[in-house]
Amino acid sequence: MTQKDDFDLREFLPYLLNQAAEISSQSFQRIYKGRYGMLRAEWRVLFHLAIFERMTAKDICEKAIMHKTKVSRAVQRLEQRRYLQRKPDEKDRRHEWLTLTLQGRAVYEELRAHAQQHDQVLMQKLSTEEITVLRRALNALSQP
Amino acid sequence: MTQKDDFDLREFLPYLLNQAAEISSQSFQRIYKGRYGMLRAEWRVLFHLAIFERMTAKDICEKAIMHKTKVSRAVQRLEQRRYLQRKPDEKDRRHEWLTLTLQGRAVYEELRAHAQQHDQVLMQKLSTEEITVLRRALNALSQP
DNA sequence: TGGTAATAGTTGAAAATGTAACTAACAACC
DNA sequence: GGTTGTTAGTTACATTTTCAACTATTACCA
Repeated sequence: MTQKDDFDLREFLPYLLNQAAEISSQSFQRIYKGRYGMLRAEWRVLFHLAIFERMTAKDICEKAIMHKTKVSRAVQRLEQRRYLQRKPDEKDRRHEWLTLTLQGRAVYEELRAHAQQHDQVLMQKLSTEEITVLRRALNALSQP
Repeated sequence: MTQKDDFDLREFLPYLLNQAAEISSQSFQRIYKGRYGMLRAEWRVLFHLAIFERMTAKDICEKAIMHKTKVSRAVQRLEQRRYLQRKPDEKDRRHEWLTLTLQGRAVYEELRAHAQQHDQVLMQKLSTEEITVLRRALNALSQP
């Protein structure tokens, strides 16, 4: 198994990004999945609602760049667990406002603590300068 | 929809990485999926075989950090399309050596051209320095 | 006003993925 | 040499994801 072609996968950004994303979220996944039985889409919705307080599913789709069916099902499951509440907009009943319940917020606080701790561990693999540049670069690449 | 919490998702590396990975692979996905009907796991296996010429499924699992069932199914589909051939190891018939067919290599060459072109576009969003640091950082984060 | 188009969100079927159990071949140890 | 343990790879089943079609509500406009 010796390298033949001169094309190097480790220079191809989508590959590299995906690899890094997958590996660096594994240990966080063990928390939200193993401990809270949540899916990736679910913690994302939970975090968005915690941070922005009050959003429609559409808002979440746009902010988190998630497909509406994914958001819809994540919201359903979070509602079943009583982590969030829906309230239809009075003016336009196509919209539903979503907010976290106290219980949802409590779970968020716990997950956030884990997230921050997890981030600390990841950052130990990098220098301060690398972290700054990495964040800037990733934000740039996240613009479609 | 105003921000309340002081925790910033855009600083949480797993989130950022995933966002960047997803967005920056979209246009490449349109090629391999839309034009060749391939899945992510499949182009990865194809590329590994093109680059390393001759591997077992196990080798691919390790190099690409993919689960064996994912590799197994990707190999099946690539074989059905006659992009690769299997040949059992004479000495140890548990191993199967995988190599690309001419057709498989031709598809690789086309996809590689797209990949490189796609990478160029992505890199235009970044400075030379950012690219260097980004690659280094992503490689560091990809070590489990 | 009525009819068509657009929007928010849901649902069902098909495709893909993950998990665990499985087969087949070899290794190691007594 | 036979029993037990490992390893490479596949398969079956449950869970997720995707895609397209659907409902319900509002907007637009003649």
